[in-house]
Amino acid sequence: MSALRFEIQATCPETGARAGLLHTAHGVVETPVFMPVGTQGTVKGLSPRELETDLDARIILANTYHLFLRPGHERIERFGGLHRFMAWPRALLTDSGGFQVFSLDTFRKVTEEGVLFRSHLNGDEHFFSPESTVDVQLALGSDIMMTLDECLPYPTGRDAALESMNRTIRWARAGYAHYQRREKSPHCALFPIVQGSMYADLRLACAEALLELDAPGYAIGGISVGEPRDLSQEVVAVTAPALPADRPRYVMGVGMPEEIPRYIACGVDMMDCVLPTRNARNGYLFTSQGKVVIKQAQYIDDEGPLDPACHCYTCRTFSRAYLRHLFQSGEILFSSLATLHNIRHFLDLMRRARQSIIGGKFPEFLRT
RNA sequence: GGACAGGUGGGUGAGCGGUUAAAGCCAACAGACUGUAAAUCUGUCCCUCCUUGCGAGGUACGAAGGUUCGAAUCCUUCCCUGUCCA
Repeated sequence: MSALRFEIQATCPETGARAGLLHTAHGVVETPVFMPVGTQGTVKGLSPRELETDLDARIILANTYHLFLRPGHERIERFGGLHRFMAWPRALLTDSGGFQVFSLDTFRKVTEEGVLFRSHLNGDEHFFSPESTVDVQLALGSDIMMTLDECLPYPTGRDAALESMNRTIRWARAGYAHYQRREKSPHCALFPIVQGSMYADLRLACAEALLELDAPGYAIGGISVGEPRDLSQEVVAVTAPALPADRPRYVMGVGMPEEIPRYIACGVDMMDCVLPTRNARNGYLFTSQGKVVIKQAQYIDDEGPLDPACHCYTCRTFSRAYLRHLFQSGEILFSSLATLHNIRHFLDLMRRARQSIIGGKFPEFLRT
């Protein structure tokens, strides 16, 4: 039994797209949804107030590995959980640390039992097992937890991918069993993660094996690891239909605004990505007219708004010239205003996608 | 008037006879960024030319002379700046 309930409101008759409601212990999430990334218990540059009031974000991410290291999951638990600690009343999804197997590959060793991490902060060793990552996420009070997985780099040979995929399946089973032992009446959900590198048959085999867990939702991981963008979409297009149609499907780590509708068309309901937040801080802004690299000299006297079609505070209030000035000056306000806008751009994109599905116009939306 | 210290590319600042068109940093310009080791990282950054190459010329380390095969680096004079003393 899961605290998570997924309700499908509309499906696109031509594509796999669907619109739904994800009922969590911390509110309703309208899908398809883009989830801003708040690795260390904060979406960099934004306050929870902005996320809630200005942006109406319903769910954000946090990270097990990073919060385990600092400030520590037990400390957060003593505070009453991560929601209270970071003053975020809405839904939280926590990644398991599986991505750090990929991104911090020089600091870890993978074994059958789990991952031995050497802290990137101080060198201390910490062992992450399928069970311990569930425990940490329970301590954080996550609404949607992820099983520990091994996120492979690209390219990975087929044999290595098969071996790793089987380990990820064993970890998912172990994590799931532990979760069911610990949570008799859960307030949260645990999603397994499909791996298999870029091999369609491995992806399908992995999905099939994970189905027996009867999880309330499934994720597709191991993409956006350096492969060509077309390949990421092919892998998702093959994998998503193999996951239960009545459960939310989550593609981890995507994507550019032009890619997102294509994932939705595959029947994907949830996505997260660091692009809007990280690129914002680096002066790369997403607009209705394409990218605006605000640091470019061409904007030095530009009196116009960042994106005339956007209604965010940044676009309503400031000129491109001023935003460029803030970036050039290294002012902290820039990060804040830029992130506010970029997240708004992504969330608006999702809202339009959702409305088009509900209104039966998703195919047209997909073409624009 | 005297004594020291010093004048280097947009800025700062190394270099103190050849491997120096001249380190590093900053600024400027451009690029990257996809479950965040990221307010990070990479490249360009005197001028001209082309067959775009660890290419060819031309300028360049306050100024002018000089020593030397060779000078940002040594010598002379001058100009300028700073500190101190009268």
